[in-house]
Amino acid sequence: MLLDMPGQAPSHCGDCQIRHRAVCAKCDTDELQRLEEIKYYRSFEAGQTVIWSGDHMGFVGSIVTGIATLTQTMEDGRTQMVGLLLPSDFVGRPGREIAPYDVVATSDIVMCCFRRKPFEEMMESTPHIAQRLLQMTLDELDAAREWMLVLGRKKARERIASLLAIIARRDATLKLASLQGKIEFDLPLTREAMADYLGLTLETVSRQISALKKDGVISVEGNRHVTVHDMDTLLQEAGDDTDGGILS
Amino acid sequence: MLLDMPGQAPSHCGDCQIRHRAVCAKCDTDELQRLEEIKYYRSFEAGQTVIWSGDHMGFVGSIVTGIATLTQTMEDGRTQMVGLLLPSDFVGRPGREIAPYDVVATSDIVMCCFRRKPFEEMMESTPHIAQRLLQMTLDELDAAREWMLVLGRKKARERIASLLAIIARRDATLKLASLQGKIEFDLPLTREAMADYLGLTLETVSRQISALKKDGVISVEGNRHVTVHDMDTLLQEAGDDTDGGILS
DNA sequence: TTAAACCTTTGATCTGCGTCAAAGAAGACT
DNA sequence: AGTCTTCTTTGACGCAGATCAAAGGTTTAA
Repeated sequence: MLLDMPGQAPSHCGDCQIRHRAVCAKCDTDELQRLEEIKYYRSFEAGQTVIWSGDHMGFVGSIVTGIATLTQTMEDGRTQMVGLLLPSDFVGRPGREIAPYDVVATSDIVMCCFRRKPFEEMMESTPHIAQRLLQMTLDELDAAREWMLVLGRKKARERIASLLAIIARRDATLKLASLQGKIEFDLPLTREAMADYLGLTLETVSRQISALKKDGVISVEGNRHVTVHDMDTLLQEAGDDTDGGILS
Repeated sequence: MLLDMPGQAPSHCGDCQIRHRAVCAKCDTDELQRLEEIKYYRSFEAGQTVIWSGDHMGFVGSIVTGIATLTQTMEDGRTQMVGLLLPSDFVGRPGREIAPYDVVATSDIVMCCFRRKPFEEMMESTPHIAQRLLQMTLDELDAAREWMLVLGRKKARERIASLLAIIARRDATLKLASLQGKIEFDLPLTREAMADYLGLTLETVSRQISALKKDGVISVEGNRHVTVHDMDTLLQEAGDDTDGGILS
């Protein structure tokens, strides 16, 4: 999950606008020009698989609009989501030919892509890009490890609360809204996708959401729209200490 | 988990020998000299906490000998291991002041450290280091996501088999031994530590190891020494497709 | 060698979540 | 508006793994 770098001019990368702060927040004009030259756009419909695990990956890029997921599937069909990709998140690995996970579009999405080879060549000659990617990757690593605690030790109710807290925080960050008091947002995932993220079944997800509703922690209208009445209460339900470590 | 880079001279970093391939596999002599100048050694006894979560981290470094773990603990004491640190693995984050996890020495360990500031300055001026760290971090990210599948979807028996497979493979890699047929190794972890890694209780770990013994998949002498009779069988028990994706 | 501390195994019981099943709701299309 | 499809909720029941408890091994130190 990426945050804006405060103090950086936001309109670096041509018509992508701030979307590429992930890649080029520190680039100078020259480097940006070169990024412009090798980039192109691709769209995918909701439900489409962008990249199959094991495929050759010809590009890297970032999400411009929409939501995608990173998932792993076992032979017998058990599925675990290992990442949630939001606008501005980076997809793909410099130096890796083969995709390790499925990337699936959860909504309609637009991606801005760079062919892998030229991107890697550019990385060689532009230290800032490797440094920026390192910071992004460290953030992702923290998120993955945070999630290992959720999957390994938290109870169903705590897992739901953790997920809601993450989504709420992301929305709150983008809106620069207060973290205290009410927060509303639309769930970007179906119950089944939530279950795949949380290591639960969709029935358990549904039951726990109902329970949080009944206990007045949240309210839900029309399946997707959630209101968190009090963020602190939610974080307590998530079993997190104070800020939940969900920061960053 | 780091592998040797084939074709690289192994004795780059002075008296650390190959231990710093992690950091300097691509460094030229000049850069290595500078690494030598800012490095120092620290030892810790088994059971000691090297770094407390939330502490200010004055250094980065790598494990020279011994085993350490990266763990997260909830207020009520529930613990999840989020990483296993073996010799040559990197500890710490350039650009991060605060340690996000506890680092605990599982055995007596020796670390080779660099003060964070000079190391970061060196990263600025030495693109190869950032690129090398990026590759390492991507490997760690893959390992963490692999583990998310284990924690989210695998059954107790599969989890044990997955852990044994990882340890066996690491030993096999270091010994350049065949991956077919018998493999023997010593478990670097107590049952409790295994449980913390696997998101189980120590009783369940013990029971499942007994079951794998009874079913002839492994044999164990003296609590720690394990013999895997057939690696393919173990990988099947782990629920992994063919090679288990444990590669890398 | 004996004791003490620790780690591991095994048993009995309990429970949270998965599984199976069926009945609502909410969109999407005609 | 009405039908279809997809998503969600709720219920009943069973089981894998947690919890509680105690005994058996292994290691360390005296």
